[in-house]
Amino acid sequence: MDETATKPEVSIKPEVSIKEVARVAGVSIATVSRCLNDPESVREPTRDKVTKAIVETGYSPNVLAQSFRRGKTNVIMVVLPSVGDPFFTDVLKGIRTVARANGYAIMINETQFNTLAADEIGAMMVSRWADGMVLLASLSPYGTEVLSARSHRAIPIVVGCETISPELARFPSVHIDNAAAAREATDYLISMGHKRVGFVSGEATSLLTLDRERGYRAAMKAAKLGIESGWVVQGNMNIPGAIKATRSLVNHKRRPTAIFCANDEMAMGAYHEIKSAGLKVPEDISVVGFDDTRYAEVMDPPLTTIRQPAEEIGERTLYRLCKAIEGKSEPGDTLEIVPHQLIVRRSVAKPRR
Amino acid sequence: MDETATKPEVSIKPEVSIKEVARVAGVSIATVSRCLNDPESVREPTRDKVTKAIVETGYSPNVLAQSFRRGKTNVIMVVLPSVGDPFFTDVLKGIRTVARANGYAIMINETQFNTLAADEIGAMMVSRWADGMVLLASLSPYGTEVLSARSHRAIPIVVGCETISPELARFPSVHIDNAAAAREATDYLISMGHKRVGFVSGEATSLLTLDRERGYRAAMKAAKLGIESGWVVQGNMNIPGAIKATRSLVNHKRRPTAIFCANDEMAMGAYHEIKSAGLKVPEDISVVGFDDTRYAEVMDPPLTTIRQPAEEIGERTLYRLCKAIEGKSEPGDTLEIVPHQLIVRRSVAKPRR
DNA sequence: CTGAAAGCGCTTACAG
DNA sequence: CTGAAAGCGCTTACAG
Repeated sequence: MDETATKPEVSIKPEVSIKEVARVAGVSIATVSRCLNDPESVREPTRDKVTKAIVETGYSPNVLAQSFRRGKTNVIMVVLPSVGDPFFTDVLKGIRTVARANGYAIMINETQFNTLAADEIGAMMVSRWADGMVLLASLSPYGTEVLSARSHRAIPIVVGCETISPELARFPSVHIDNAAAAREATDYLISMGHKRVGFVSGEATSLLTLDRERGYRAAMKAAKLGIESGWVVQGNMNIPGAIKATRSLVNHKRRPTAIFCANDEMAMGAYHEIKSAGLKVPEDISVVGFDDTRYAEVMDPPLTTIRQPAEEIGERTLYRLCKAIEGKSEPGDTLEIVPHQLIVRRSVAKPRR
Repeated sequence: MDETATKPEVSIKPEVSIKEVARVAGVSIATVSRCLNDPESVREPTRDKVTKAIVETGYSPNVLAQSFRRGKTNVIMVVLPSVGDPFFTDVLKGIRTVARANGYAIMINETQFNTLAADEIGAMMVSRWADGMVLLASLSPYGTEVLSARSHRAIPIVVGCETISPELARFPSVHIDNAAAAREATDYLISMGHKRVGFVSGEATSLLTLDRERGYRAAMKAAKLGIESGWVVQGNMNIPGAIKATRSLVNHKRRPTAIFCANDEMAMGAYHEIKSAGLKVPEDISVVGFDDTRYAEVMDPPLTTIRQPAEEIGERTLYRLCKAIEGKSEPGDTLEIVPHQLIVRRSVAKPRR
């Protein structure tokens, strides 16, 4: 980096374009462009002149002009409910790996269950800001409409994690079988002797949550166990929401002996509220979570939960998106179900009698 | 939305540009452009024709062309160590609020303490992908070099949270006084009677961590307390790192009665390891964290920690960046220190004697 | 109030 | 192997 020695601070050139490089090198702008994009096609001596001129001028291409000209941004937009969710952190890791390998930058967009954000996302899809989109969140009806109606403008989209709504069914998607996983978790609770199982769920706007609830209900039904009114509590999908929901469960006249939470984050809230009520996990109330985030293992007691292969979901999602962007996606296999797994730790015990 | 009734699915127009709209409306492209950007300057009947044509054609502007032409992307890049960190989730919230209010979209980029990523970031700064950048992470030496050397190309940058390295001192920055906060936390521990205080720190690449360590050492020194070799443990700034670091503290021949963790996430790891060793928080070992993330309150016991005004940091950072982008930043006040606060919960007790 | 035209910085056939 | 030229889709003085 010996060009640093030339005190580059001094020259506050507002702009150095390909033209300037061409001038300095004594070649045409086409040649400069070729040196950058297809060096092999330029003779060595010419290339050397250009390289030198690039260094001398401190040129770097205007990415905006390139994207515009090429009609490609090499940016992939990822839409998710919340970047703070540790589960999505892992999904993002997988996404990032494949993105980087394929030369894409990642643009992250949170919906935060917010309609305004959904509108922006709709606008983005229609614009050419990104080459493709990974959809990890439920869309508002508006977003869904945009996706369906203006499909002729929209960039390729792959859906991840989230169960798909009928309108979006034609988009490829990668997720676990949420209903089956929830059923498995509930079955486990039942197999441990629980007959009163509560379900702490998130916003009903999320199909994924609905699927989990469906699995829970199916398990209860199959075991011929009734679900009392008030055992299924819908809260905000965060800690305060879970605390509130758990409180109503703890105070229920027929208190559940076990609580199945729609995700690990809510399980953290549930733990807190159970303990605050002077009860113990799992002795008084067993808890099962969903996601197996990095916190599950250090919770006290360690949380029994459903593991989603988060990183793999991210990788698969992005892999398929890349294919779609390259126009190489094979039609047909739109839906890809990845395996989940019940991770048994120490948050479930047999109920006291 | 009655245009939905016209079955837009049918027409798979690959591209509809401003030209097409102009043709349909029977006006020039300049007029179409004006209708979009400065409607007042167009006569009502003309505007109506254009509006109708836009609806009819399903036109939406090519954002890439606009950005290129205007030399402005309305995108702000946020660089942070990890989106998964709950502290940054809150900072991002503040950033997002101000960004939205000012018409900017947010592009998030994780460094993950990774040099490759830092290179990409350097490239981004030099490109015109974003109008400005918020830097919430320590830069690699390379990144720092890029920032310093090619400053004449670089977009406006504001640093947040992170203490600034000498090379970056000319950039505006917003953060708490990390050393003072760490000293306050340690002083609190000392005031509770602790004489053996350990420090679980993160990677030494982070100036911020170093500042916190400095505050801890200053407090110990002021209280005339020695720091045994092995009481300051440097781990990875995550849960496994904290577990490992805490283990060595728990097994230390002169075991600390209190542990100060460089952030709340590490405190979670510390809790886990302390409990795994059959010890209790705070009876056997007191713990103090840093950040006051949303988990601090639901930890068992609730964590005593330093609160950073995360959202405010995000807001202030972005506010100043917007000013800088608009060319309105007043020089001079580059450094902005925001207040921190010690939040006393129940993870600290007097040491057993 | 509206249009014709220049130009933003690139890339890429098309000639030579 | 290299250059002149067209053109990507916009915006914006400049005329009229």
